[in-house]
Amino acid sequence: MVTSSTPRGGRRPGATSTRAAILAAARAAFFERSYDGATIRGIAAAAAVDPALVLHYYGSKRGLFAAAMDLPFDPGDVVAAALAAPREERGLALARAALTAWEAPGSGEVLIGLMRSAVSDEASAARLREFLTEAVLVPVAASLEGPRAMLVASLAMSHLMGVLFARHIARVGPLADASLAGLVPLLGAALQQYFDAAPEAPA
Amino acid sequence: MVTSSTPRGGRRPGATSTRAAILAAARAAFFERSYDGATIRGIAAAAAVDPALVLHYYGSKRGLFAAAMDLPFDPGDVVAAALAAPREERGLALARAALTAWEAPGSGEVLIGLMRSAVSDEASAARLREFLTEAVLVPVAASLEGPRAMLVASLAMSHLMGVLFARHIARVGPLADASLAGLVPLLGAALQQYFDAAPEAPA
DNA sequence: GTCTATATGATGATAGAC
DNA sequence: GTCTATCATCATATAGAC
Repeated sequence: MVTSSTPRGGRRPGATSTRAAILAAARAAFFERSYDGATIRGIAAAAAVDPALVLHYYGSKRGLFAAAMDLPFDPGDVVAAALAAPREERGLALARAALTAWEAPGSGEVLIGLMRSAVSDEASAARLREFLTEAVLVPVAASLEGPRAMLVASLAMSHLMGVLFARHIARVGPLADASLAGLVPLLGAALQQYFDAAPEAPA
Repeated sequence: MVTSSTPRGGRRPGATSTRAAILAAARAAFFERSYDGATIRGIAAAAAVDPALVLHYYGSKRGLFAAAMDLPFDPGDVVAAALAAPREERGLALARAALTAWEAPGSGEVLIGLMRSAVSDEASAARLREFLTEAVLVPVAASLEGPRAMLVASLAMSHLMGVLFARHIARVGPLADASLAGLVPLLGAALQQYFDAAPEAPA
């Protein structure tokens, strides 16, 4: 999941920059137009290369999508770091970590592209589901206890998704304009309440 | 916004049932495939009519979408009813009202279809934005006070959107399977906290 | 009111020259 | 590695016969 950015080993000919340009253009396209809306021709034009070259490199549109949606960071690390905070600060820590991670250039685009594409493309939805479950839901639920742990963790995660959707996709005024500093405390308090709703898991 | 279901005045020939069948098929298609994914041909097939007939009635795909996305209830009423509850129960009331409204057959499809389509279609996004702002954001914010009222209301609304997205679009396991009875109290508490974060507006 | 036929244009993908 | 040319498919929309 952390393959793309820096090439490690293998050849490094002049053409590598072309590959990277295509990937960057693809990420941008999937981010703002979702899987169906983005076109190979459009991506090629943005990268200033021939459309056939895109398929030559990535085989198919699906292959390109998979490569472009490779996260430049490990979301498991982000969540784990947030959950390492003292119990009463975890909501705040998770809110800050999540908002910061997807606001960062190069990672937010991927998450939003994934979310956008999940709406109209079942394969993307499956990938998003898997990502959310493994990287967020399971770790968060594991830090809680009781029969409601999974449900509580899901609700907390759904709130994060809602903010992401309202802020970056629907672009509802107040949320789209809000600063991170204004958002984090309020969102953190809401998440914290969910964590408090289930007893803590034993160490 | 409450036009569709029952015809009022005008003619009522045999063909009305065809119109209704097309509209129902369109609603279903936009609901599960979003604006771009749904096709006139597919809708026509589902309604067992000719594709040309669909355009004959609704002029264009956009026109059909607008007609299909006409909400069968007034969302303003739903929100207003929930906000009429005693201050300390408003979160619960809003959670129950929102979940019940979009879980009902014939209305949830519309909201989800709108949300799905907003992702890839800017016109739909604008419509969703307008709907959310006028029907939810403004009334909720009006019941609060202070400079943060709008932001707090937005966050509460974003949570509702997140649950909608996670439950019905991404279909993340625990949320998709949860019962209304299990969901409402937890979600209600989260919303209530937002309401408590801003002082109440004077009567 | 309903359908056939078709205009027009976009897409993903392939084969193969250079 | 890069590009031209093209195929097959699908879309919305229109004109007009019945």
